[in-house]
Amino acid sequence: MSVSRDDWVNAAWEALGEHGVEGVRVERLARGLSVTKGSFYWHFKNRQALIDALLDRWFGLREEDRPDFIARNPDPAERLWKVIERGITRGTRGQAAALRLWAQRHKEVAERIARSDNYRRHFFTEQFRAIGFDDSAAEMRADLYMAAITAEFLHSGGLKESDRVALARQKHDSLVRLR
Amino acid sequence: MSVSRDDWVNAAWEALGEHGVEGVRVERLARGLSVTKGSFYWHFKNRQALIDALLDRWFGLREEDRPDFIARNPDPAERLWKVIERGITRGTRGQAAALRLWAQRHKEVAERIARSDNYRRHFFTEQFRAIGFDDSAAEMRADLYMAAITAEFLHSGGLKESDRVALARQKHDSLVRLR
DNA sequence: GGCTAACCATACGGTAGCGTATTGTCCGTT
DNA sequence: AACGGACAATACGCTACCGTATGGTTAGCC
Repeated sequence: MSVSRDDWVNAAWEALGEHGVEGVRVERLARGLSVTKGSFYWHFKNRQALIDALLDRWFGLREEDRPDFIARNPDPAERLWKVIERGITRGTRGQAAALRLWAQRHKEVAERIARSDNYRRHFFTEQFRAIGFDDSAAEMRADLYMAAITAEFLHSGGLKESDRVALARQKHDSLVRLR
Repeated sequence: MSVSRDDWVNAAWEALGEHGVEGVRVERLARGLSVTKGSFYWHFKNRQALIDALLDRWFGLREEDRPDFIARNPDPAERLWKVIERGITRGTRGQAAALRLWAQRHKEVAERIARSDNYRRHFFTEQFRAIGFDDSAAEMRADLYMAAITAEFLHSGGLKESDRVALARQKHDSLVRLR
């Protein structure tokens, strides 16, 4: 059974979501993959290279960056909804928490998160403007929308995914409709 | 220089916010306290006992549980504000992220967080009702308020604390005033 | 001075982890 | 059949860490 570089990244991704960066350990992953670290050091220079791959994966996940996202979702309100819905159903809550913790002591991670958050906030603001809110109302709603999606990432209650989607939809409706 | 049990918990608290639970390590803390683990195993049975102390500390931190909180804050809107403001100025973002990550794989932690969150949501709902919203509007606003405070805990941008307080105040005002 | 409790240092055995160096096993190509 | 490249196992040295066992220091009390 041959293990690919991607298999290693996938395993590390799981470990990241369960234990955080410090829990991404070469030999532990090797045991999980039923292989020895001989394989790992064939595919990666060292542990840091694997960690870097995780960072890249995280920041390549944004729904609104996918090709044709705008074209496939002509309604600005539904664009907002698609983003938050994907955030819920993607199953990356552990990773999100791990990232935020990581950012506490790693400046590069913090900056990448900040850039990504700002971009997303800007995107949200534009959708609210397209819906018809004036600048300041759009900004405020985008802020609240950001909070909703960030909080959802971090939620740890025992709700089923479908319930979380329904609750998110309520918040979505509130923010889109409230005057 | 004698090191108290509390000194150990404080050091562990810092480590928790920087590296997560898995980063709370006896010998590392000992070095930070300029002491050896001989001291640690005098004050604690083992590492787990220290971890437990951290959990207890976290869940004893809620502003709205402090004695006379209601009496000291007669206005329900200001009660809401006090909670979120304390959340920001308390400087426990790293610990919050660590907790949420921890909860991903530790059911007891997840349940305690869920209980705490539900209680807080309930508290928020009551304040919005006291302000004058009907039941369903109060619930929805409480949900958004929860999201705002949770997201604030997890924010990692480089903003100054005073700026974050100002931004939070805007969200607060929106949620209290919007119809 | 002698006793005790509180507190800490030291030394030890054991595990887990990183990274390297070396060797082994396939499998496709020639 | 021989070879080379892709991939994995093994073995090694080193460090960090947990927990225990035991001994040392100091302060206060009698």
